[in-house]
Amino acid sequence: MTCDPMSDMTETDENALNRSPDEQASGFEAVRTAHQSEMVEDYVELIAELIHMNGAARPVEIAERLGVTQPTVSKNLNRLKREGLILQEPYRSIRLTEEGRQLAEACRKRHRIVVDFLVALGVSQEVAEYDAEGIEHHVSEETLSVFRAFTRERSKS
Amino acid sequence: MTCDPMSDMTETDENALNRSPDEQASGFEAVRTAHQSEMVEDYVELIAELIHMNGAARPVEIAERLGVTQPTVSKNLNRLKREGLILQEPYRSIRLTEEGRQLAEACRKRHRIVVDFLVALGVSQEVAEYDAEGIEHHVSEETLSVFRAFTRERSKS
DNA sequence: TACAAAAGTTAGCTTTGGCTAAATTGTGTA
DNA sequence: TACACAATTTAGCCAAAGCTAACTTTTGTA
Ligand SMILES: [Mn+2]
Ligand SMILES: [Mn+2]
Ligand SMILES: [Mn+2]
Ligand SMILES: [Mn+2]
Repeated sequence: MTCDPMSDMTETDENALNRSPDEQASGFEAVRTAHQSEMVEDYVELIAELIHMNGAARPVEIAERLGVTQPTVSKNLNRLKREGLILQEPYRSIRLTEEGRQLAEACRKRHRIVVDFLVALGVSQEVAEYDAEGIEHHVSEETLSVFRAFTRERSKS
Repeated sequence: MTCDPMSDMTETDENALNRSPDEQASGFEAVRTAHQSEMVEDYVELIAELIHMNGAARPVEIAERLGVTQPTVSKNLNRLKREGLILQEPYRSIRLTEEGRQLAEACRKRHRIVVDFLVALGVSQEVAEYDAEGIEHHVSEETLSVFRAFTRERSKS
């Protein structure tokens, strides 16, 4: 045990260290899985927002609001098309399929739960929105329920 | 405005919709940036744990606990080597550099803050560990402070 | 109604992080 | 001390998601 790099151990660390390899791996696997749906989720959510705001979702605005280039958006929209989440004739603006609409709705709700929770907790509006964009993809149903309950309690005063 | 896909709008949604394109993009950009450091952070944190538990960190165990294959670990360890976070002679086990040790320490602390917070909030141990593995990479300093404060308050009773 | 500018697409490149198959090295034990 | 088996590495494949450059289509306006 030359040069132990861990100091300041707590109960939490002990618990983490006592987990089986499989149990630990399941957390990492979940993160890798989440990464595979993040792009799709953020796109449909944003497309729904743009349709709500402007009546239409155009690639140029998707690119601007995501901070990526138009060709990147064009390529990713093809994936959404393949997956049956959007409809688009070439050079025209984008519509959501019923499946896309439902996914967008679910993502928006989850996004809102996370933001409302962070704000209820004391995080500023801006940072809450900022952090939620990443956190939302890594929150299990159990945690989401706890978030909801906390926000409800906190706003009841 | 054919077929508005957003119902059930709240204050939160309004706030999100009123942001400028740049402000919205900054959140997505932060997520993309976080993705670039996740692998490195999880590896050094795990390596520190293994050294603490076993006196050594061997690729085969890193692979098992991450749920990936040995060649994947081997390749990623080369990146950690390039970045000056670990030392390893071929076919020998891994040591952390001083820089690697410090990064691991910082990651462990952040991981613990997130887990302790979720548990204090009412999430189960197992799910807290599971969700924290993803959440930890998307929590700003401000949010982390709020988490710490909440856990402190909650445990003082 | 032309035509320039804006929007969208295509082609082709890069990096990251997975994988399998196969080669190499280290080690415990007969 | 062999040598089989375990561990590690290398080579080469793939998909995702970013980019630039170049091309095509649409649109607003003179
Ligand atoms: Mn997001
Ligand atoms: Mn979102
Ligand atoms: Mn992690
Ligand atoms: Mn971690």
